[in-house]
Amino acid sequence: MITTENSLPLHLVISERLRDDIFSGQYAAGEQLPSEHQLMEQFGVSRITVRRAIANLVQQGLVEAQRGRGVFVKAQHKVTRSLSNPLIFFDEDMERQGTTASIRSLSFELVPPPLAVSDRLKLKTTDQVYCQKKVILTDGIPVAIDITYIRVDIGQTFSQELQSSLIYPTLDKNGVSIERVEATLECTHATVELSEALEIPLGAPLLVNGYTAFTEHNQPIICGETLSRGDRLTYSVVLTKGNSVL
Amino acid sequence: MITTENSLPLHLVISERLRDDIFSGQYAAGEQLPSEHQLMEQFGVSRITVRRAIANLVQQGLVEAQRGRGVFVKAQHKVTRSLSNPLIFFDEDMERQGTTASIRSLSFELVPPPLAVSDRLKLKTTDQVYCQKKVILTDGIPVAIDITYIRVDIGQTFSQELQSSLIYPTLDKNGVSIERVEATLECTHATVELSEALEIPLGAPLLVNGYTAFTEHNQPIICGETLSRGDRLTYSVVLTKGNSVL
DNA sequence: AAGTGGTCTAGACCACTGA
DNA sequence: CAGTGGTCTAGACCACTTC
Repeated sequence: MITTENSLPLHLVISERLRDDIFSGQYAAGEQLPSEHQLMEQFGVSRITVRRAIANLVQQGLVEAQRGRGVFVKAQHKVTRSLSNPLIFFDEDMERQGTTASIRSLSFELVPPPLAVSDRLKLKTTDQVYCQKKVILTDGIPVAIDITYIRVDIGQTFSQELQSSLIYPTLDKNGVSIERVEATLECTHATVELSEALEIPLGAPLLVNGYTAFTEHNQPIICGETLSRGDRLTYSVVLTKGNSVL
Repeated sequence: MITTENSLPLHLVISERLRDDIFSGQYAAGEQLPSEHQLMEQFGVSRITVRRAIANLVQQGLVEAQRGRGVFVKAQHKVTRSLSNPLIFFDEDMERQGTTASIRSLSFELVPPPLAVSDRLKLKTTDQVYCQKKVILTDGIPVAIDITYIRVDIGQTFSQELQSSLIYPTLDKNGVSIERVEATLECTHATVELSEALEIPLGAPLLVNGYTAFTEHNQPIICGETLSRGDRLTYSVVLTKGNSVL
């Protein structure tokens, strides 16, 4: 029978103890935790409390529950994506890390731009833009969802190619030079929709990379954002003294 | 009495409905949601189910529960921090956004370097490093925790100044030039410890900015990481064609 | 069929807030 | 004091996996 320590709630005492066990290697990655019933006996608490403790671990991304099978310790391996060099092929970027990457295009259509987009691409309210939605997978697992808006003149010319491959490399190959990219990086929680698409729990951390790309004449031509699974992706950047802008 | 739709669990149906109400402006930021008791009646479900629905909203960062008071819709306003220009004073960066920033130093001590640190700073195993831990606050609210490791030779010279202010500006003022910074950006979940320190729920998204700074001779002198509240901070970067390195 | 986790119920007690 | 959310219990039924 376990008792509450330092006025910490029981479920937290239990989840912290299990957490320590995971980090100490007691339960290795991929291994199964004791079942709810076993934990109830081991700690002398009700099922709800055990479940709450496990929920705490799930929320911290440490374990994963599988119905009918059990609770398993998650393996943690991330893939790194370079922000400094958006022109590199995503495939190549991944291959170097021993991973295979692929893209599944969800949609590619002409739409009236949302306010934030017409702002960023300096469009008139009557203009339309191409909107491409795609899923990015590594080793068959979805890691990110990307929504890109492309100016009509560009999208028209290359629409065929844009649908099957990444945008930066496609433009580069066709002689459209991106001179500058303004990017933001932030964090959000997975909504119900995103948690289903990316196969992660509700509210799980997502990395959001927003971007606007400009050509030589400071003309914005594409913008959009990539929502990546926080447990699978790391961005890297190299900053040199020369380019301390703004 | 509500019934489960499309085989979606009840708690999700309820939290999604409340979510829609929040986005439609039915419940504005800062406003109070109906109490658990009211929601039980309104949807004709048990308290546990209502609580689960609210937990879903908390997990998505949409609402905040306050014991003895009620559940309130969270206001969403983020502060932007420039990555491209780490030399700018954090204070100035914030002031421009109408926010006041401050730092609370937690510790500043000489320690044997963790493996990752001696690697990054190219230290011998016998070397020691200064380790500075600090909390960064905006408007009195903690938004980030930073742990920085500084080579002994640098730390010794400026130890007084380093304790009270940010590192990049201090070094810059004293003629130590940072030529290059290698940074990574990723996401994690708040642990129990961090969730208490940053006043956020367990498992909430955190932005992790890891960095290693180099002087002119490609000599790494400081490294560390900043863990920021995902709901409060956005990083921005401007990438120009010249500096596509690696 | 046995064992697993997922959902949901009714009810109890506690700690905190605010009038 | 009444009303709020936080913790915990015992127990029921379901859906899924594995044998």
